[in-house]
Amino acid sequence: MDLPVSIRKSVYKIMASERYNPRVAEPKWQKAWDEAKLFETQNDDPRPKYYVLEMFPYPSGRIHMGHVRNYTMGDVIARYKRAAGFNVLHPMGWDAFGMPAENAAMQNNTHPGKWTYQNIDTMRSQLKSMGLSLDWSREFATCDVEYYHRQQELFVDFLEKGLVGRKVSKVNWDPVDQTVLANEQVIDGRGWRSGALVEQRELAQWVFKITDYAQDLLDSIDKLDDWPDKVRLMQRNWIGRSEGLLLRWEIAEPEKVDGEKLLEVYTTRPDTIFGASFMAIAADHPLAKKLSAENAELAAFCDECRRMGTSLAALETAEKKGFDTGLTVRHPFDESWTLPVYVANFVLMDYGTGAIFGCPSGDQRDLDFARKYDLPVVPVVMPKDADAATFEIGDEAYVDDGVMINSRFLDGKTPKEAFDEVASRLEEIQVGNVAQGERKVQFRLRDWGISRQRYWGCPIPVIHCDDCGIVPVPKADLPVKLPDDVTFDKPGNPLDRHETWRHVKCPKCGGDARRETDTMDTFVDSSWYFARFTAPWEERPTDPEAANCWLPVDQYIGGIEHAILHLLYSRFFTRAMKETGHLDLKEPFKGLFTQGMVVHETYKGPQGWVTPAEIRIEDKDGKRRAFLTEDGSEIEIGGIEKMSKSKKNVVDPDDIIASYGADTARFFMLSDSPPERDVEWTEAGVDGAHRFVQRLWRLISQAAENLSRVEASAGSEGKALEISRMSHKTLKAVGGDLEKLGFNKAVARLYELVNAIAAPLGEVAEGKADDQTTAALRQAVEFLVCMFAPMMPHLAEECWQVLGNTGMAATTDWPKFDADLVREDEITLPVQVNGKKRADVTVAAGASQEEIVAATLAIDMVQKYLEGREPRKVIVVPNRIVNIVV
RNA sequence: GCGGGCAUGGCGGAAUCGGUAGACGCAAGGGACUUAAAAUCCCUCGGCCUUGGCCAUCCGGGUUCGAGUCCCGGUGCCCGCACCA
Repeated sequence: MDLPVSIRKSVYKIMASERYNPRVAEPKWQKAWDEAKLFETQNDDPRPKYYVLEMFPYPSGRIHMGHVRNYTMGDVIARYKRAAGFNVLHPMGWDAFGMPAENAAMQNNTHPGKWTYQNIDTMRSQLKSMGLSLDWSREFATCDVEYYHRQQELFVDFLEKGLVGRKVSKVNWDPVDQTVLANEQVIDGRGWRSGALVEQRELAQWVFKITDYAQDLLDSIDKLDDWPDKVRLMQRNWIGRSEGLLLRWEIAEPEKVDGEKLLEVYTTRPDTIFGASFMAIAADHPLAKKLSAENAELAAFCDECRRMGTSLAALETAEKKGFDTGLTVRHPFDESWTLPVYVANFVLMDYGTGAIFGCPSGDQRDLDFARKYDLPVVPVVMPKDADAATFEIGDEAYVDDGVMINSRFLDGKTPKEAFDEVASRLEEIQVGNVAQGERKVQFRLRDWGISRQRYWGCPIPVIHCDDCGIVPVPKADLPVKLPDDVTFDKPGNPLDRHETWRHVKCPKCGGDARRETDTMDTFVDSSWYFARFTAPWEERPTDPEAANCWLPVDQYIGGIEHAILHLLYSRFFTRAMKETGHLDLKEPFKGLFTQGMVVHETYKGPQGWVTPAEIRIEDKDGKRRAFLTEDGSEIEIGGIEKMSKSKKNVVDPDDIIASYGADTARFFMLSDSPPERDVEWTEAGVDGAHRFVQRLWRLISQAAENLSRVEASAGSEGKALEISRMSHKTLKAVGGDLEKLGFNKAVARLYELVNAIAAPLGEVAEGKADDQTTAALRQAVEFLVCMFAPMMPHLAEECWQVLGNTGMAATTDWPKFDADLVREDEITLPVQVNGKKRADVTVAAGASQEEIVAATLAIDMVQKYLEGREPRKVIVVPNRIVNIVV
């Protein structure tokens, strides 16, 4: 039999009698839910709404354990919220455009669409086997014409509102693949696929004007209370706001640069203006280009700088280099003071103005540069308690707060005061027809370039006409469909070489025109899918009423890798869709949760990495060793790493579901590790989860026979009361844990409840229990099933049925705990003497301070530690502790 | 370089507001049942002395009646951004 080890094991397990058999039960219940349309959500349902969403998958081929973890968490929340009385929207779709489909098309000579939809079919059935409570009636793929049609409408609306622009910008161009590469795809200056030397090309790109919203996107982060602080911080830093001054320096020799009179720089430290000793401009700065025309040496230097720009890694160690252009500028506060202008390799053209003034004493880069080219280093800020006469700058620039020195009218001020003083004065000075200084807020955030020279993406619905310029495709002519008859035998964009597709008539003048052949970045597709789910049938991007009702997404769950781009783009899109009337809110995701990765041990044999299925682990007296199952040879156990094909440390969810069932896989994903941290997948762990599944089944199915329905009468006591207290307390705690996504804690409480009721259940079976106890146990068992139902829904149905209930666990309300039973009437407090625990004291719940003190002092152990002395102080913290100080 | 996070038994982790450190699980060891195995059940399980203590939450200080939790200083790991003016 050629089955994986795990399956062979399970066959044996499942044949054992009286065991819960997920292979029969799981498909049965999945079918039952499906036929009852339990999870198809209606928009007109009057109950309060709850929208839970997991980041939709890219249809790469098969689901992996990361998906299992992500979708399990979302499903627990969806099922819990449904039980708690909410109208829950829990949809699923496919982020289906993208490069892998084109790569597959090239390799296998298939159409990207065919490959993609096949993958979707496979993955859909895999997800269905997990028993997720998804509304499949709202499913769509972003490559569906119905979806990208609406996306094109959005684009046209954005264009009309001025939210889309054209921008000529430098891109990484791979001359072999004939495509633009993202920075991440350039490795050591070469294309990641072709290996060709990447060129910098100026290309007209479509951009979304996300920078228009920079301030708003930044401000609103403060209100995203249910987002992880980490993500909020990352977004703040990415937007990167800084306050500074545009400073216009007068060029002393305008004749050298075609009469150009001013050099504009951006600075956040105008206070250090008297420490300035040089100007530095980027190699691509207009002045550098003008000067290069006359100076071959300078031109060569600029070329070198540009080449450097491509390899990001080189920047880390790159030396600060400059080239003196011979040009000089005048100091704004001193006509006679001129400063040299350098081209420098560390100045970026696309931040600020592409030019800086260097103040070596206050900036480490500037200091390095000044030392190298022997430029003056004048300290202008010193620590508050330093002596101005002796304060000097060595190898390190002084960047902290302090007091101004060597700065004429600024001396003695703080840098903050000096900033304002310089800004105010320069705003008053006119050079030509502009002020010499202008306060300006600068953002690090760039506009979002969305043009991709690819086939498998949403076509940009625009036509280029020689006479009319850029003409949007009229909405009546949408969608611009991707042509199916394309070839992938040559590099480059198949849309460019298609015989007919790109040739169209101009919608305005009717003359010959060209279709835009760029397609949209796939991040566009995922920037509004959450809104589309609220009314995917609508023949416009959204039904605003439905969108406004369902949004924001109450709980969004996904990987931290999307902390910046996807989430920021979605926040921008929501604003842009508000601007164009498609919905009416700014923030799409109320709650965000970023789950950890699934990691696994690695195994390395003489022939390289080995999969977990090929080995067997021996654990003797705490010493773990791994052996190949094939020939028994010992192999090395490597580190614990993220599951990846390259390290072969992957476990296929299909195998696990086939051998243990979906409930076991789901439960293991929720146990032990907190959801935000990485979880290590181990066979021992899965076995443990599976044992609990079987234990629950045994406990409940056997107990069901004995737990006749007995009405609990009031005033139960003894064991019955104890059991009731335990089950109600657990109910309260688990509800609280699930609200906070504390799945691992909820799981621990379920174990505690099971441990607590196991023995009494045994007594019922032996006929030893009274009616009160039987009733309490019956309730405890039903609570238990309700509590694990969101986690292990199939097992819950099976148990619910065996307990003799009609209806399904999936439609049963979350039980309500009895506040009286949760409240203690006696409490046991730890007693400390001088901060060390020495005894316990049990008092009535309502006991006064005095009563507690009296009861505590009456304890023998306490008296022993007092040794006859009077306590100096007795601290009673209600419901917490008693501490006696002697 | 800048910014942020984390550190608790053999392991994953609990400990809600500064109040009994180690819940719960895994692994391990011992036992019961069994012809045997699996499954199941019971016991032990931070360290050191022994029936009650002492030491223990990365290291060193501090605040406090009381610190895993707060403050200062250090060490180690992880993450994000990175020549951002």
